[in-house]
Amino acid sequence: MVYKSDPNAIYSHLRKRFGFLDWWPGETKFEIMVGAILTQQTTWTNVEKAISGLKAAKLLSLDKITKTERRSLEKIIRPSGYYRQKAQRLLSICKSIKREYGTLDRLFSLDKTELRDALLSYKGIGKETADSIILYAAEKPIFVIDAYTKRAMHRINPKIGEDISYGELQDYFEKRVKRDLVLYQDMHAQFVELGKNYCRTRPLCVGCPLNKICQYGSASIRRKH
DNA sequence: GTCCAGGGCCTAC
DNA sequence: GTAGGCCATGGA
Repeated sequence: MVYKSDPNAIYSHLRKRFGFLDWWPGETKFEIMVGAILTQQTTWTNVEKAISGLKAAKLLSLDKITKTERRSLEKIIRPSGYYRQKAQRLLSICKSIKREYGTLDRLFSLDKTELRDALLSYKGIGKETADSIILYAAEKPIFVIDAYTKRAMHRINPKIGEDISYGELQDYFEKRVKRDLVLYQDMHAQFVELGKNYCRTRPLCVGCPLNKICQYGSASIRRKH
């Protein structure tokens, strides 16, 4: 059995179903960065509530947020979960950026590798969050891996273990997909859209756009998973 | 009531 | 370098 796990083929199936996803709504780079941190292990609808709160309080800028008390920040971002951790980390990240770079644009003007190292040095930003910020806020092409992408790739090609490391799967994509900002942005978005609707632990693969290429999706098997 | 979400950090081995 | 515990709200 040859598994059709070429990312470009997968993307073509997803794109056909979901259309181009104008993803990661955010009016500013700062808002996108904050969203990337708040959405860790959290649904986007909950993040939206927190972002709305920040907007209402006019705190959605590096300068404003660094002048905010931790307790009042906690209160505003509460709906996004882990709110004590996130408030503390968000504050410390913003203060560090301001101290070390002055503005977000200065930070984002670093080249991709330096920017990634800088982001990873902050407590509260791991690989996925760093790469999301680079891809959607700084707008530099880097492939974002998340739990949905791992799970989907494993199901499409069992040779790709569920325990594959972040870097390994990222290399897998970057070696095979043309290095293009909008393509990278949309491809990650498509995997998330897939993950939210199909390919979860329980819901079904009936109707999944990847049925033709997924090991669980062939017509003879077509079952819940 | 139970499960889980667009992770990451810390600690122990 | 990795498995397990922890962080927490809100929707299905």
